[in-house]
Amino acid sequence: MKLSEGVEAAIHCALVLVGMNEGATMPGAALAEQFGVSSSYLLKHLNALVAAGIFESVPGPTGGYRLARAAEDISLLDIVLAVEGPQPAFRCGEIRQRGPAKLPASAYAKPCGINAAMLRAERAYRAALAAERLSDIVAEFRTEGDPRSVAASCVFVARHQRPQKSISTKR
Amino acid sequence: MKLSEGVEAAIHCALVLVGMNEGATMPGAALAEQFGVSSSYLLKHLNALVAAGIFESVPGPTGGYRLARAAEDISLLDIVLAVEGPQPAFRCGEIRQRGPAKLPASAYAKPCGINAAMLRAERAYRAALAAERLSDIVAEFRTEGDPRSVAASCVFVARHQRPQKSISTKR
DNA sequence: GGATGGTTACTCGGATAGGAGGTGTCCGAGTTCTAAGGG
DNA sequence: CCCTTAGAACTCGGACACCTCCTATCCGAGTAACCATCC
Repeated sequence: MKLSEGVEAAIHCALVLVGMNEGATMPGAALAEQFGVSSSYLLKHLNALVAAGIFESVPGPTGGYRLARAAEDISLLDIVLAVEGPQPAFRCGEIRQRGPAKLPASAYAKPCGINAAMLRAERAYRAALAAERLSDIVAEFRTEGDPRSVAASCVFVARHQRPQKSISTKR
Repeated sequence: MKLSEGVEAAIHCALVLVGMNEGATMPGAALAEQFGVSSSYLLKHLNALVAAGIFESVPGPTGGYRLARAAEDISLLDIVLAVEGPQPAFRCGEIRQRGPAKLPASAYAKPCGINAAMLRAERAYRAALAAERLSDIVAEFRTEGDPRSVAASCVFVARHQRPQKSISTKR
């Protein structure tokens, strides 16, 4: 069980975007430099967030990325599912009916108990992720985070954000 | 986010072993054939369970595998951690301090808020997995599972289990 | 007939190739700003 | 002086290699049962 590293980068980027002004955008290259990753690689994950309806992308010299909706309405679950895909971590391969002792298909009508148990646990995981909202994490960072780190983040946002004059919802 | 397929096989094997008599063992080859997987491959995962103290292995012609402790004391979490490793799914790479805007190390003394949030969710996941005990899953299978499937499992166990310190019944 | 030593066959265990998915990088399509040229 | 238009620069987007980890497999070490032999 391992989450891809892109999840971490995606969450960090989302938190940066939360701190921007309304309608402003930030280029992916600025985010990539801030976190020391390749811009082309980061774009790959940011595109997944755009496809999921969490981010919006604006092309052109003044373009970039921004949140598609309020930070209160974005949870860590949304980001994780956008990057990792909606499939559950546990996929039942139905190995119970792969052996030589074949039974009629009707004997396997009920779902596998193992699969049910694993999905129960995974539902708890997703519920916990859904409870972690971006707005809460940002608020916690601003109040309990190191003041120097908070100040540095504000400086970075103010330096690289680009106020958008005409809002285009085209993607 | 994807769990390895070995987890599914390991859980199935564990449930089979629950149905055996006290002290009896079952060869890995029988389990592999039952689930249609390569025995050499299955052994790899079973060894992980042995190393974790969940299974016990007995060498020799009458050897095989058996549970190391009562089914009530084995949870799905134990099996998942044994196969997948104890590391959490989310590993914080500390990309917050990888950018060009370096701050003194003291600014990063407090743990990353993102990491804390992800680990909170993962603790919920593990707690849910720990609540799923083998004994409960077996009981649910026996009462709510398809009768034909339950009977087939009992036949399989009776056919392949080998009582310890006794003459093996010739088949 | 009983004990004993050697043989056999079966088991687990670790070391070894193959393949899928994630990681990292490149170049191209599209859009907006800029600036020069003409009316 | 103002409008038009061509150019250029910056942005995102998709397509292409590389690398790590999981999957799958082989052969060797060890052990208990079996059997022939000896007492």
